[in-house]
Amino acid sequence: MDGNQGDRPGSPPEEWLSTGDMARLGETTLRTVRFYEAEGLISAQQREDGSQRKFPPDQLKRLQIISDLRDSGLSLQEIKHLMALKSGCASAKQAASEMSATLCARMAELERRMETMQRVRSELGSMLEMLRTCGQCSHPEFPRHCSNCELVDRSGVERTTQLLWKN
Amino acid sequence: MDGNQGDRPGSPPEEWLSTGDMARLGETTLRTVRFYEAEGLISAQQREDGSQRKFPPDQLKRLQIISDLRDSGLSLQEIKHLMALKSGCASAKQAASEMSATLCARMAELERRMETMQRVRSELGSMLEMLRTCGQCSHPEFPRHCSNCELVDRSGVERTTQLLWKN
DNA sequence: TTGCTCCTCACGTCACGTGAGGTGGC
DNA sequence: TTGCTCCTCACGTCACGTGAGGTGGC
Repeated sequence: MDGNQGDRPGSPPEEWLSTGDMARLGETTLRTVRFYEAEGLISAQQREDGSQRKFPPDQLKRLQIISDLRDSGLSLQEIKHLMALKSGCASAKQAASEMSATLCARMAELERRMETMQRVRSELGSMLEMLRTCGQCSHPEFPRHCSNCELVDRSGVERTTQLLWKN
Repeated sequence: MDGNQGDRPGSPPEEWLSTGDMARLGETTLRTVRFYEAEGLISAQQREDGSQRKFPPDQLKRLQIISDLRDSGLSLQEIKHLMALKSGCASAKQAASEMSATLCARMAELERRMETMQRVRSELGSMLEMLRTCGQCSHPEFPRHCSNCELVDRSGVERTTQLLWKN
């Protein structure tokens, strides 16, 4: 974290980030940092074979954005494509139109995924609620009785709970 | 879709679903249906080698829930574990406590992912907004001028836009 | 010398995708 | 015969995970 604090006082701070710095600050792994660099998604300083990677500080932000886009469901191919899109276009008009089209499609997928996740979250939420009642239960015929338990009424029970508990 | 409509009138409808039915209705692929069956996540009727799979209708719901949980970031291992958890417990108390603990952890991860996705969605949203202005642009020095374009002011531009457009 | 952090192969893993080649009923 | 849907291998892919074995400065 403070690997850069050992600089001689007064000297300009060495801003380069090591692979480990990138991994820690970017909340990812060493492997991923090296993999992204090999794939050209982030770039380090020129170096000889086997020597350590040194990343300019702006590459950390890059890494974080790429991580966020990955978490949002974009593949590395799509991310590469988006990052290269503008420079492959002849005019702002064309670039803006291609970029918009791609982003709209991704947005639509992203929203579908978010709706699914909201549904799952809500279902897991009410399942957790129900489990507080089940935690008090001492019915002797434990697993068998659950499927027709009247305390936790079947009518209000969602699909996920049905699958993971009430069968 | 209506593969079951050819039944002799009056006979009880054949409710079995084919692999193709499962894939279509579950909005997934033939490969995934077969893969999940092989993994024991869904189950088909007994059959001889090479004959067609026939799924009871309740397995479709199962397939859909598994898909949703996958989309929400759970691995097949975790899903299997959750589905088997209750039957491996001796009491409702124990089962409820173990299930709650697992679900809470998954919920926390799910919410972190959703927050990331919300941020990305909002950033892509304002980028799309900005691109409507860029679509009108006919500046001669197209890609080079973008980085210090005053119409689309740099101050209000988020990280993703910075990465994909303003550099 | 020990500990820490970095390095490069290189094989492993997870959740399927993708042909190739074959079957069965209208 | 053609078309459609199903089947089983079996190799491919994507995005890393996971050792094994080695280096360099405090």
